Amino acid sequence: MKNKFYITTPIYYVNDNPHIGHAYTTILADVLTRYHRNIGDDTFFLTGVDEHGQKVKQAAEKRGLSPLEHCNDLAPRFINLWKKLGIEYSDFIRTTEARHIKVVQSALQKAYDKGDIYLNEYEGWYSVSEERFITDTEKDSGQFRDIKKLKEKNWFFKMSKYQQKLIGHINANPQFIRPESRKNEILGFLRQPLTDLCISRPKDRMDWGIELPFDKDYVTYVWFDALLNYITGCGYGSDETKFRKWWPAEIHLLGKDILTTHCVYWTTMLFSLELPLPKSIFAHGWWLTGETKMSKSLGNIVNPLDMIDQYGVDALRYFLMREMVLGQDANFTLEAFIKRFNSDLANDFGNLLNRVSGLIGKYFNGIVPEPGNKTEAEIYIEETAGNLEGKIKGLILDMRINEAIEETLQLVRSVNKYMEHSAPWQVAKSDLVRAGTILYTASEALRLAALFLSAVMPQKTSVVLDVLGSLGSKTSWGGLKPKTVLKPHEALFPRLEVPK
RNA sequence: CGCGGGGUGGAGCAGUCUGGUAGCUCGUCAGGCUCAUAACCUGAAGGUCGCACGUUCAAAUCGUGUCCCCGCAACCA
Repeated sequence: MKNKFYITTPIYYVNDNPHIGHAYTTILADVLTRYHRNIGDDTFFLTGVDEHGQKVKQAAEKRGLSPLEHCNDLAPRFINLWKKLGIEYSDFIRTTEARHIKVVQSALQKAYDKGDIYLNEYEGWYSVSEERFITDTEKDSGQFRDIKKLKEKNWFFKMSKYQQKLIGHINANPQFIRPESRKNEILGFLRQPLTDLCISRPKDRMDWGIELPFDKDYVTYVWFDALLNYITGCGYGSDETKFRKWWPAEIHLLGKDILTTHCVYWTTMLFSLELPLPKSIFAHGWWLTGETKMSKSLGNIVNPLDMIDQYGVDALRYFLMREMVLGQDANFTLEAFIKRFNSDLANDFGNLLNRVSGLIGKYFNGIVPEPGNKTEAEIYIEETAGNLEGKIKGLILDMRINEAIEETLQLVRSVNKYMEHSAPWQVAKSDLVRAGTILYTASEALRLAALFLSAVMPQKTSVVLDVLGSLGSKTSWGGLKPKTVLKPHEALFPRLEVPK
């Protein structure tokens, strides 16, 4: 029986073009999905876009488009980027789709019938220019002009009702919120009594949203709209068999900014709907440039599309996965990218392929030699490679992707060392059998390294595997067949010039 | 006392939960090799782990205090 693995990214807000942050989360989800598929799990990977709300409406108006026209223009930009990044999602959801609207309305009705939704008057500071209520903190910041006190009737969700239940769930499931520091943050947040959640907007003020099934003068606002995508996407309300198969998700991936939304709002909504909670919510950190966060307003966004065109998809995926310690913030600089590219991908990994294929070409006419008797050196390489699979599995399940990659690179480095010490280019002059053993061992280790990196760099690793005639081969030692004819190839990752 | 994260050789980080010779990558210096993408390999220099006190046979790791940096404070991944 296969394990199932359902992973989600947040749905991205379409008020602007996709940037490195969106790309990062989505690549991470893709890497995890590919990894699980590689080890034989049945996988479902959901991503998509969030298309309702004030900011989308405003962005559309600015361009002289209707909100839907604006969304129809933006959604493909995400889809195209994912294609370029080699993202293999299972489904891409848009919150304006009929299937989703149906789910949102039935969920709202269900919560309403249960008595979890009620009408109340809300009073707060309203920014006329922004056309929205602002928080006290925002008011105190003094960045908003044109503000006034405003009273408005709205619908509220009884989040407070589920507070204790949620605290109990978090305590009973240590893996529920990861990393642990985030769990502590949420538990800290839950020490205060929860207030109920405002989930509506009157249509006369904001009409770009899904109408409340029990009050046609209102649309639902954000929470019941966006978060429910996770169950719409896997069949809730449309395909019961599919839904039962996939829900609950193994992982909701998200950035640390929307931690509370997912850990508190979403979970209490699920309680109200009487659905199981996701197995795990994982919040990662942010990409920083220098000291500051990469953000639209600062204009220091790295455009992932430019990176792909210049350096290749796999290099970008590699850098993002290798450089960030999951859960913490990381720095994105071109300098670090180039260093990483040259030292890991060009000098260690790509160069090893050249060494091996060059030598086999020269001394064995490009045909993989039969390995002979093993010495201690071969046994060491074989053991290192053999232990790697289990080690990587532990690290990936623990969301330590960067360490899993580093372990694999350590194998690559040890093979380079092995080559240096056993010098097959000299041995070949007197002992072809011995040289063959060395080259077989090195190629086989390289094949395994490529397999272990394939979730991160699907394109380049399949080039390596193809050269070795080993596409689709297994992760056990000996998968490389002697007598295989190596295919010619280019340099895998040509070194980059360091900009002065 | 709002909440959280961080301060480890020149740079970037791991290690801190489960005390016991301080580890990785990059950079620097010297040497080797020459199959390879001026790549690779070997060796070296460089850290009193922010600071102070405490617990202990033993502290980067535990406790207390203190200084500094950075986020968050209800929809930027």
